[in-house]
Amino acid sequence: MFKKTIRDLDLNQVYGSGQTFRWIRLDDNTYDVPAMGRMVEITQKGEEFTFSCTKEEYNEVWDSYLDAVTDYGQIKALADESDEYLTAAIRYGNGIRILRQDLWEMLVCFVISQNNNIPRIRKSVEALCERFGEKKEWEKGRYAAFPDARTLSSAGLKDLAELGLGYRDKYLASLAEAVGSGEFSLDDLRKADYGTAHALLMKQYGIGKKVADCICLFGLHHVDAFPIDTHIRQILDGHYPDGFPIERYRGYSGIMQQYLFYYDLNSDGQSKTERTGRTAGK
DNA sequence: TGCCAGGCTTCAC
DNA sequence: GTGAAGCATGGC
Repeated sequence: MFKKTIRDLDLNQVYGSGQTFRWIRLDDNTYDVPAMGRMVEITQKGEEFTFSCTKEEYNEVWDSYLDAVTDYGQIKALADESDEYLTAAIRYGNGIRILRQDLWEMLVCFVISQNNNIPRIRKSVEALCERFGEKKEWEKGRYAAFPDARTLSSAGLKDLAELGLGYRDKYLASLAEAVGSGEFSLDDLRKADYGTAHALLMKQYGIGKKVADCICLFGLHHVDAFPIDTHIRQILDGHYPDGFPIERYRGYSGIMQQYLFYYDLNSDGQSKTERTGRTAGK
């Protein structure tokens, strides 16, 4: 058991922000968090967090995973005060952080995420882990780790198709083959800058501009990546007709994007009714 | 029941 | 190069 004070972190908001799909919500304040080949229970009371692990494990794994060292208060303070929509979004999701998650896991999750909804993405990822992931033990019993590329590669399209991923199964099979064989090097991807990494990702079958940006943002922590999905598209159309001022936020625009995304996805009051009246569409 | 989802590839032009 | 069509499936 280890206690830690962390500012600008709200577990519920991170859980609901569409960047992680494997957290297990136990109640309003507690989650089981599987990541980096481990599992930990985290409980929140205000800015006080209790981790069901040792101080050593926290420092080794979870401090980095939660990006706890970054001062998000400082980043939020850089928002243009005259931008009412952005400042409202930041107030609404003020406990969002960009997790530093495993690259391979983010590749798989965001390939699955395309033209999909978050509850179903969670189910698909869970099914993938249960079917192919290594079974491990922790203090509460058994859990399934995230399956590696070679395992999914040797499973092949036929077995992946049984998971009900829809047409995305062939993208995942192709990706697993490329990574598992070494043809697509994750180490090269890690060493690349944002632009190079994005271009490398776009070469993969089933990875387009948006998914590549999500992988850059959530898997490589290139916080300059600004994924534009259906929600962000609607926000841009309704509130930023001349485009979001990405240049103003050069170097951390992806963090601003995440506040916008969470606000649109979860606030069903003001933000949605304030829109231009157009209904959701493609 | 029908619309929609953290979109992509393919094809017509 | 651009835009529409087609794609699998389940949440709501």
